[in-house]
Amino acid sequence: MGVASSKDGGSQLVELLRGAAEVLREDELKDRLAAGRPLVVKAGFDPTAPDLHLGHTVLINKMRQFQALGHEVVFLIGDFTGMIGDPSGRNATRPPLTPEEVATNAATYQEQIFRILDPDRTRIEFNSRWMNKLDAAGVVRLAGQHTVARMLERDDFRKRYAEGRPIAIHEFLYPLVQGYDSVVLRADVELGGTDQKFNLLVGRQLQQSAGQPPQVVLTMPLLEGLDGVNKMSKSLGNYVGITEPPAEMFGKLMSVSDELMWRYFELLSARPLAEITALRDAVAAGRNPRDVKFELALEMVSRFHGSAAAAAAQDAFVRRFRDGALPDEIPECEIGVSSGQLGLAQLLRDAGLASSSSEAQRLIRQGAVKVDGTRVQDPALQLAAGTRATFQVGRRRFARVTLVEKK
RNA sequence: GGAGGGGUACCCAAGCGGUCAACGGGGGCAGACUGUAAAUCUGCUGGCUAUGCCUUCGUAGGUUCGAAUCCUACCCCCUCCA
Repeated sequence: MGVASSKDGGSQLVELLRGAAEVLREDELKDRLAAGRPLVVKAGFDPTAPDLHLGHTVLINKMRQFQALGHEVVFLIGDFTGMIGDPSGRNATRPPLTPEEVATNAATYQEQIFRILDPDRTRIEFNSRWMNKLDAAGVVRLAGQHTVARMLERDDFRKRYAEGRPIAIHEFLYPLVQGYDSVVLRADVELGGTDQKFNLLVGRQLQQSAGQPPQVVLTMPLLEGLDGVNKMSKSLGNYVGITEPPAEMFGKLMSVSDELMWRYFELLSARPLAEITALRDAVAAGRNPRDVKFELALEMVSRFHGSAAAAAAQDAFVRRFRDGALPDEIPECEIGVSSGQLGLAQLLRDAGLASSSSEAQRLIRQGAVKVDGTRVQDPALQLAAGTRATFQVGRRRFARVTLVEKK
């Protein structure tokens, strides 16, 4: 394939640096690009989290960018390192995965990353392939390439050490193994999140010891989650999964704050920076930020579901939230009534619109409940068996319920 | 092994015999407004067969008319010393 076309090293560089948190070292990257050969670009992924969200795609987008420029992208699944668990930032050790779990996760990974990456130009590797061949002597040799002092330069290790909290010896091996991966792959560039910086730098050092030119380290910032404060993560629930249905994805993206929207544009959008600047200027000049957010949501949903699905999602969003229309699909259910009638609060609970009848009562009092479009604020309201109506709680929860007499 | 500190609702964190279903903050939900599920403001934030009843403050007992608050035992966490 060869390096793509008309792009010389210089203009590639501008594209590749976009959104990057740090490049070490920029001049080395420039030199390698100038050499004109396809570079080996490596990024490692933990096999424990196969459910990718937009936060992960920041890195994958960058991989695709390299790919588009004709470089060889290695998607490295750290199935061996997974046994150790990356100590970066964490203090809890992860449970080791079984080979079956790793295989399942890897398959899911592939299915998901190829929504972004070109499968024909992506090399998938597992570091167990070479790590399992490394014997004890090899490990000792590897460990000999690094010093405790340098390990302790790493922020989280240093802190833990200073505070007297335990650091298991095998945690020191994690960066070493990751670095060794770079040696085996003869990586030209390694991509990672900013939290990976130390690990990536170890790769440089090990490569040098092995007589290779050290890889260029390019870190990408961690994407903030929907709350705009914490990093995007599944456990915090502030994420947008890339396999989520279009409507869900669209709605979640529309819920980010006006400010955060720009961050998402920068790190997630494929639009050229100049275009994003133009959008920003337009908003400053009075354009409705909502409409610009639409653009963002459209682009993301299109990427994972196609433009038709994206347009449909936008359409549904507009109807439902701007025009206040009922959603297209309202879940139906029947609820059995034994004494001829049922309290509204109990009904809302049984229909799944409220987590408890007490909660339902509060919602009723707050004016959040509508029955067939009419607001109801009487918490003691009783509904007779045979009633069939559409119930709405807040703006987003709906159910069409039929009350059935049950004997 | 020794000394001390602590375990309170989704999270953080007050309370230290009654006025405690438990201050405050975060988060969440709702309402108003709007330009969107943005921002801002306001309210709510144990459960139920519901104008009352039931359960909750690490666990199990005890004292008391009455305990998250006092006593006893146990479990767990943290800090300092060895």
